[in-house]
Amino acid sequence: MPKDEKLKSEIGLGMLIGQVHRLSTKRFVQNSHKFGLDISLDQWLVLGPIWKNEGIAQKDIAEYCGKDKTSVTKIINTLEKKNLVVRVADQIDHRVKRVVLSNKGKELFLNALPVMEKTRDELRSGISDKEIESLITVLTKVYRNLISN
Amino acid sequence: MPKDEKLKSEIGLGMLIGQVHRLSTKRFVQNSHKFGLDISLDQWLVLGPIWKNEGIAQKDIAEYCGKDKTSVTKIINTLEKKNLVVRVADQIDHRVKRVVLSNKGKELFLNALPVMEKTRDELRSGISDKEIESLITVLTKVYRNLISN
DNA sequence: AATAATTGGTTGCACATGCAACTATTCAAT
DNA sequence: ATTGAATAGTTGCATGTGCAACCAATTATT
Repeated sequence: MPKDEKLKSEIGLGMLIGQVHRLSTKRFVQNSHKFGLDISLDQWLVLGPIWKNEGIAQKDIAEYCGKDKTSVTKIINTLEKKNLVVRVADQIDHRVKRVVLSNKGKELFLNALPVMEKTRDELRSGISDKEIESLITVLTKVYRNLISN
Repeated sequence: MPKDEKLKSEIGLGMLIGQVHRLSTKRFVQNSHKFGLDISLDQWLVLGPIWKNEGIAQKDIAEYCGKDKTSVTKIINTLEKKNLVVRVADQIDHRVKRVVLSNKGKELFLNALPVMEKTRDELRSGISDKEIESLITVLTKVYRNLISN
């Protein structure tokens, strides 16, 4: 295969994944503004496990949403600055910090559910469930290739 | 505890795409280090169109690799700092800056091809061409949904 | 009990992204 | 020819990410 074509296909794949990722996070933020909210996709992703598990430790949040612990530290910093969550030191193990939603945080999380819904629908518009299914299947295989060493 | 445990439960499509994107850019950088190189995936993506089209304008680079013009500006700043490219003002249209590879840039680009190759193979390991094809097809549909406001 | 290794979290540096506001240049319409 | 709109690129601010180095607390080793 000519070097030129190979090049093109590689750029195409890298671009496609990058584009879809960037554009969907962007779309989420835009939609949140349409709903009068101010939250990013990543902030939402971190809020999720805290909602599901009040007082979850930061390392478990990282584990849960597949982010680096440093990223989680910094996202929680901004969430705390926005008064959406509070850090509470664990009384037994003084290393761990447990994160709890404030009332404002709970409210925002609930209000953001329709944003997620809308964004999801926009992404999948005109695409059959079967196609989405296969997309997830293959992407999951790629994901497994990447996390296994 | 294994990372792919959570996958079974329910990992959103958006989250999956984000993970794959982050992990693959990370993998590319790691591989470039294994080859004794120091280049990021995004830098490589910007280098691509310059390689193919010497003296390409920045706006065309942005167009070509689907990045924001501000991102391109900043990536070219770092490429220039690394002495991989040079900006040349267009003599006719003084707004346009044309970007040219230095010899070092050309060399790096060629040396990075095997890095791309290796990363690609790792991503696709154990996945059939047909699956990759369908992945690209559906991902492209999602992409179209996102760019058509 | 003293020392070493591990773990949870933070910080600093470098890089990438979006948005809005800005400069400078070119083009269009009158 | 002058004015006004469009275009190419840059800058500043806020956000997110990875890596390495770091601190403090907890476990393991001896």
